[in-house]
Amino acid sequence: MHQNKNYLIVIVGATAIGKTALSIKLSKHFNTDILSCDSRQFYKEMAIGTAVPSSDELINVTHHFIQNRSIFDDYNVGQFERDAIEKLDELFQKNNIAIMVGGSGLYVNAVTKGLDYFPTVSPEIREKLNQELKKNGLEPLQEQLKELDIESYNSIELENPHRIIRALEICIGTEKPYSYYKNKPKRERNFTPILIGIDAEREIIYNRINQRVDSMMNKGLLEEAKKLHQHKKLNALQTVGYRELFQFLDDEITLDFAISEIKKNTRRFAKRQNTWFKKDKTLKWFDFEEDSGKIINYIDSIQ
RNA sequence: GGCGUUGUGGCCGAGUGGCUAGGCUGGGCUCUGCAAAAGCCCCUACAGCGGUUCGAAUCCGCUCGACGCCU
Repeated sequence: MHQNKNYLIVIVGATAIGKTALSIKLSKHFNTDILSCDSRQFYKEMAIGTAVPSSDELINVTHHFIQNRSIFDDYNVGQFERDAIEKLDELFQKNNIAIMVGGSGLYVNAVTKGLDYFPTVSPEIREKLNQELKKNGLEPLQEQLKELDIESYNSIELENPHRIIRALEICIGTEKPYSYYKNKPKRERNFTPILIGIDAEREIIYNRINQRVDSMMNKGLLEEAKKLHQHKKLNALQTVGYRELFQFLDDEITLDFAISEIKKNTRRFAKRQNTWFKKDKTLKWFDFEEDSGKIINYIDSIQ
């Protein structure tokens, strides 16, 4: 082991695959903290529906970025990148190894690879663009992007309003094209990521998801959703498990249907997660039932 | 046994002589500050066999299956 080198073990995989349990084993073995990299586990109001580690697990191992935010806060990948890097700098003072676990691909990349720097722009710009979208549809926005940033116009998926609006808000807010900021050299990381993916056959993942949704309901997900119902417009609550229950609470669908929709949408989410992680060729995959000893051996072997 | 109704892709479901309805499930994919979000692509079926026709999922006949009623 090189004494002067830091390593970040990153555990990724589809939801409900068993990342939490593995990360706790690893954290005990390497005697280090865990950073969560899950874009919904930040929110303290959403404990049941995001399958946050149990209180036992949280007592045993120090976790960061779990339930440290409120759904009323504005939070995003950029801020997470800064917070996570800051935390890692602190952790690497004492230990040359840290663990990050999570299923949010973009957030993982932000920490391991870094995002380009974009100036913050006023949220009103986005609001305005969203209103325009609602009123006149996507086409005028596409045209506007063509004017302001032809490079992005040619590379962004033009049917995707989120992407168009993000590019536009940067163009408008900074008076420079969105593409101007992209693909700049990024700040060097002072650690080496070790990426570990956990996978299982589709059917096994799906069964685990179905079971976990049932167990969330038993733990009181509906009550949690009821408390949050009045805030359903908040971004943090645009989340599988809550949305569907809000629809039930609004009398749009039955509870049974809501539950089956939660399962379905979680399955689709899991599929997308795997699509994302499969792209990373530096990632080493392990079966979800693999003995953690083997994974530890793998980690030791590349340090 | 007779009579009637019916048979559309994994499921639901429209169509009715000639431009691959649509939805759901499922699968593949995209991804730089809303990411558990947002978006894109794919799965071309008409029970079987024969006939009519330039052309049939659509009309006719038979066979098979389903359902219903009657005896």
